[in-house]
Amino acid sequence: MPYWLLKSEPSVFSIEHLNKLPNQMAAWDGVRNYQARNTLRDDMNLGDLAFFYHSSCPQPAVVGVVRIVSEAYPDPTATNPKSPYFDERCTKLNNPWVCRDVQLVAHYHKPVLLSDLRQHQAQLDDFILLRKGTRLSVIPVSPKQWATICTFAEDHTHGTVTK
DNA sequence: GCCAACGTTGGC
DNA sequence: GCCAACGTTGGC
Repeated sequence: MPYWLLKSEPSVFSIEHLNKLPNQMAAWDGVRNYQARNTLRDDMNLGDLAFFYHSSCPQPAVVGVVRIVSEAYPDPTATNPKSPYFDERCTKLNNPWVCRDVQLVAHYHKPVLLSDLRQHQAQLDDFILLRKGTRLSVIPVSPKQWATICTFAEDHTHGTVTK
């Protein structure tokens, strides 16, 4: 079972936002990078788990876990002129961007900070998130990396992570 | 706010 | 197909 990491700027969409939505579900939309799009569309499977990561903020961190609860479908924000993610080159019949629905699974009481991850970099093999200059917003996580990061989050979790 | 790193664009 | 210019990401 593959695992993933999804980046979001908390000023735009945070795990607290997700927590307040009905069923704690939301569309993971606005992905506008082809490599991230391909991962989202082609590599993920329904039911996969992903870390929710806060980027571009005072304390970049893994803040929880979500489950992928839909197949990929055309990202409606790409064809919505009112959306900040509107892409004027797209039409509804020719929309290259996709999103998937996600559901909150665990909201860490204490986030696993990027600085914590760097301190344990040796245990995390070649974690893409920690590579210099990585800008990917949808990142694969190996089972070993997943398990390691989960141990950092233990004792700080509300909710249950089920596999 | 700075700046390194990267992805995308577009002229040739 | 090359590559310079530009825009964006994201940590600090």
